[in-house]
Amino acid sequence: MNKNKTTIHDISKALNIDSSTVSRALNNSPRVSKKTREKISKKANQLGYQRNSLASNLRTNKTNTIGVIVPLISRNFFSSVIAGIEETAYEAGYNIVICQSLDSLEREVKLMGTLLANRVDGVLISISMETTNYDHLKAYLNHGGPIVFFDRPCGLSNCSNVSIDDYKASFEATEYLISKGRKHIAHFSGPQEIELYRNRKNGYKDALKKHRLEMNEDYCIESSLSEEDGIDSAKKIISLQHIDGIFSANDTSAISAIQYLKNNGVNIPKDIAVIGFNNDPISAVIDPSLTTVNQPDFEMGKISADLLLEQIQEKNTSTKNKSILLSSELIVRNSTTV
Amino acid sequence: MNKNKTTIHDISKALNIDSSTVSRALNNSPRVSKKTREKISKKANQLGYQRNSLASNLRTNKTNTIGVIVPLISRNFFSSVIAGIEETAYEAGYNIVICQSLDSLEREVKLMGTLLANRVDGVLISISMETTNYDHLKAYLNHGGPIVFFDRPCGLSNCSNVSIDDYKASFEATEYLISKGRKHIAHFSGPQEIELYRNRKNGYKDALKKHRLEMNEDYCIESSLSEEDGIDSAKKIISLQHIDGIFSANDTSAISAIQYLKNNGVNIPKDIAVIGFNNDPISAVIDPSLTTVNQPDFEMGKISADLLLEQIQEKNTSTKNKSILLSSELIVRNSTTV
DNA sequence: TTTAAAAATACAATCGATTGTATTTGTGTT
DNA sequence: AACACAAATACAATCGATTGTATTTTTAAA
Repeated sequence: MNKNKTTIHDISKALNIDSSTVSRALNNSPRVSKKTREKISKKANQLGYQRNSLASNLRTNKTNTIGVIVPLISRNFFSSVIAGIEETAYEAGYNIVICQSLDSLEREVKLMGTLLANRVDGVLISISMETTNYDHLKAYLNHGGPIVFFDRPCGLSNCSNVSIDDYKASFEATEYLISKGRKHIAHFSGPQEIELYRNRKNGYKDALKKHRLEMNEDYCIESSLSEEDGIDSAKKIISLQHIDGIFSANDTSAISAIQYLKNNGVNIPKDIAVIGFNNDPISAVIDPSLTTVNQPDFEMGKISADLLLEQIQEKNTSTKNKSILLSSELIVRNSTTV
Repeated sequence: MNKNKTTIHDISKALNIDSSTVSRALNNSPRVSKKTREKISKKANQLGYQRNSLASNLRTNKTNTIGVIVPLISRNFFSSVIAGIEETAYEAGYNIVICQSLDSLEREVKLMGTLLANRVDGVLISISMETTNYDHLKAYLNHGGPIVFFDRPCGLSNCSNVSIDDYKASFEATEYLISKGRKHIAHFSGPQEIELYRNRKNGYKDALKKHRLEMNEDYCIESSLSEEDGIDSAKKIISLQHIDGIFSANDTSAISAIQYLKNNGVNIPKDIAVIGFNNDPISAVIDPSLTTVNQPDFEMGKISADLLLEQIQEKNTSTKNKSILLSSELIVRNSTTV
């Protein structure tokens, strides 16, 4: 990176104009006359000048960049959120740096470190499944950078959260299964260290309770909800014998479970009705199509980014501790309709 | 970003040790004794010191960051490539900045500008569908930064390309349709300004030629291969009456076309056999499952990143003009099997 | 024309780290 | 104890831009 290394000083020398004036001209400061401004920008083009943001950011203590950390970029939900973030950031003239933690705390810590080292103006994060210690997040906050958590809320003080009402969505999904006459409903739950999965589990439990249905701890199968976990969970379902409904905390697991159950002679939805969570694109095309909870992913991205930018620009200090709950909806498809 | 702004100078003052020594200590230089090195790192921790990469990168003229531009992050193929890039970069201690062009040249130009301004050490890019002018890429090259094109090759000199042999893959896919007895094969092609889509079209055409099959220009339906384009193309197919095979240059279009055709009473594969391109996850689960060309996406990412890092580290200047063709494979599924 | 005010430009310090060179300190040898 | 030499540390310039202040030039009013 050094062949054509034109700086403002080169322009300054070439025109015999002080570099401070050159800098101001290139930033359209009213302090420099139109005539010299034009002369400077012409010469800048001629010399192939390209601003060095490193220098500029160092001086101004501002990078116009926000960091985004998600567990996995390729998961449809996250890439949609990112698209929303991007749109908002782009409009506001901010760049985004996208990172994936692969749901590993170690990675997440490292990533927060480089985001901090690179002095991004703020961070949007959906924490990893392993994240129970928040030191790396606190370190960033200590440097004065704002953090907005999305999807997976986090109780850290002086931070905002944007998510859906997981408790309510789960409660309603479970109630829907009950309304369809299901009496022995299992739940595929995620790591209980994560608030989100606790909420989903609680919604499920409370719905059962409300309708005075059997709530057996065996019915809650905890895993990290991967494709393989879904198969393992399906095996357990079969061994439990009389399960007639499943509410899974994500689609991935629900889908692989359905596949396994089908292959083992279980009729979906007749024998077991299934509801997933996320509305992954695949959920619409598998057979039977999967009833699932749709989250406003794109919107979640936009709103999170808005909130973060607000905090960065400090229009409003009261936004530091805001929690926004977006509404979700149950998409009814064939996995629950006999 | 300024509350806790410890710098090496703060450490320097606190310990009465020159900042140059502090810097060297923090970088584990052998020039500073073990004793003071430990003293310094202890104090650094105590003060919550976090290196400012902006300053460091400015001085060293190196960012340890590579830029990645893809048309759309959420497209499965690209997110898999990114995963591959990430793995390689991570191992080599490089950060990646992921950007999406949304297949817009304007955006791509802007993105290359900020990547250059931020002095990323190199760029990996799959150019947008609109990219026919390369000035923004040349500008980056002029600054001495290497570029590796992946997926969509680009004839720019002093650049490397990593892609599959699109011509061969398309030739073979088309031949497969022919081997299944199809005689009137249509092609959904992408923008012909893009080399990749030209190659796919040529493979298709040459396969027909080889087998002396009718090659009617009407059979080539050019679009940008979106979901809607697939539907439009399907309409044209129906109006063409006697088409019995489709080779689509991507899965997205193929899948929406299949859906439309099915809804309009066409039996897939009996009436029309269909082959897609990319092996999107959905292609395996739709009904009928889609025969498609699988690209080694993850591997493509790893190899591209390897090549770029090699050029960044200039182990080998001969890699500047390397073109790597990875092999693809036809995944036969039900959309071609009667 | 003189002069005050405004406009345009120049000067110089600064952001936080790195690094070549100079200086000091320490070690071992005779 | 004197010396050479190596090890450890200090000094000072530098990366490329920004910005408060000072100076010069221009404009306009008296």
